[in-house]
Amino acid sequence: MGFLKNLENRGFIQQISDPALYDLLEKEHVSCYAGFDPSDSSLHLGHLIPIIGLMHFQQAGHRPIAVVGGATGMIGDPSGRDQERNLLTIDTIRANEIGIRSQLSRFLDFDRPDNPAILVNNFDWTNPFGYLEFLRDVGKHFSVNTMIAKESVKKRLESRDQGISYTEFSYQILQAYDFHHLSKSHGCRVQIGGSDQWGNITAGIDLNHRMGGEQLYGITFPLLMTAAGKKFGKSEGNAVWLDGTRTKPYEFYQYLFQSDDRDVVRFLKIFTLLPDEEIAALAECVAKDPEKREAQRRLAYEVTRMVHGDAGVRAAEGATRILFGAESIRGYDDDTLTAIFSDAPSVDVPRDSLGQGIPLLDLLPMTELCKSKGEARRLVTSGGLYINNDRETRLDKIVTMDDLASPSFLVLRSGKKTYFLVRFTG
RNA sequence: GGGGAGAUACCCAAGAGGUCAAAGGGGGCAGACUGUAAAUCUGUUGGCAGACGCCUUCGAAGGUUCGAUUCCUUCUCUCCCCA
Repeated sequence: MGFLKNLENRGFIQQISDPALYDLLEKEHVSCYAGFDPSDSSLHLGHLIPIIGLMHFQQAGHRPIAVVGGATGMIGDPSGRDQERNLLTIDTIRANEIGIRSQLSRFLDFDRPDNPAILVNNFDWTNPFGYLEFLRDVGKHFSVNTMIAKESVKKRLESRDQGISYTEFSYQILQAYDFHHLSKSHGCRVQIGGSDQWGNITAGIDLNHRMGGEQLYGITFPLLMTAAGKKFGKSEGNAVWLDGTRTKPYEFYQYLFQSDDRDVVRFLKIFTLLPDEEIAALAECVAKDPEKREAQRRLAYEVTRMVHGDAGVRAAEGATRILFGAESIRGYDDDTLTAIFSDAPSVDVPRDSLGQGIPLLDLLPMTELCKSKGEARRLVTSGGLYINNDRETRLDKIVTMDDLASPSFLVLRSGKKTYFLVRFTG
């Protein structure tokens, strides 16, 4: 099967600028770029789509170029935004670039002999431009008539109370110029991006054409929605970050593990590099034995390993076994518990108070589990409180030395998965 | 500047002198059923006690009343219409 056809079957393709690309990618090895905006210091799960897209290109012998948007990030892409952005400070952008560069560099192979990946920053070629020079050489090729017809701009022009600044309006010119520049300097012929990038990509294709360059191509990926109708990659409205300090490997693993049956196969095709046959086998598991969640487990494993490495998956799997196993947590050492519950909130309590014992109803309001004693009472009464994974329903329970899960920790849990650690110190 | 409507707990929204810690819905938190899924059902959702009860809360400050979320005055803010 052809390379692009295969990507299409795996669910990567929303739009292709020209069907001639199918053939081109069979006959030649080309360079392909994707841009990443440094509006934050970490990429998130959604960014994995273009990243894996680049990985597919590299595996097929093409050359991937990852572009950090140090210049475009200073302007702000209006695409998909219904209001003007607040400009980030230069310091923030520079700091973010560093974070994003290091994340990107983990996914691509920079040492592959024939087609090593390249990581560049558009600031390097955009910054030296003088304003007049830029207007004459680049701006001249843009028709405002066309620019205002782009979806991202049009929406904002129609909105009476939002509008769009000249700065953001100019954004598409900068990104278009990136494509032209990469075509000239690295022979890049293809740009990939999210579906909201369509306008920016085609602007680049047009610009290159006007400036006498060769035919360029663009591919966009679909916006991923879950079967439940949520944006993929958001957990309670928060992004699932690739940065392990912002989203712990365990949470990352769990997010994927909890994929809906209706979504998991689609996600396997996009987020893993597993061969089609293997995914087909996993799809059968979902159909026959959905309760085993083989596909979810595999998805979580593959993606977590890609992002957090072997140690990261092992930690996530280990924590999963303890957290979702029903057996009580007893006789552990402090270090093991700290590692497993590294992302659980905790509170320190002086050890001496344990001497005469602490009434459970007094202990709970000291944690984030309950705001008041009344709430604690309701939680315990309803059977939603667990001490070291054992349900505790006695309102008059006194917590003592004997209840500790490790020399200094007590593990509290509210409901199915909200853990809280109490550490006895001193 | 003139006229009108409104402000109630996390959100929406009822209440029009005591029976109001305040209906209903959403959301949240638990429980049951499950597969760490979806759906469904149940309980709960100001604080302290948990038996009666006590305390704080209905935009803010005053007032009338035995008693006010409900009536009066002033203030603050929001929305709508007209200039």
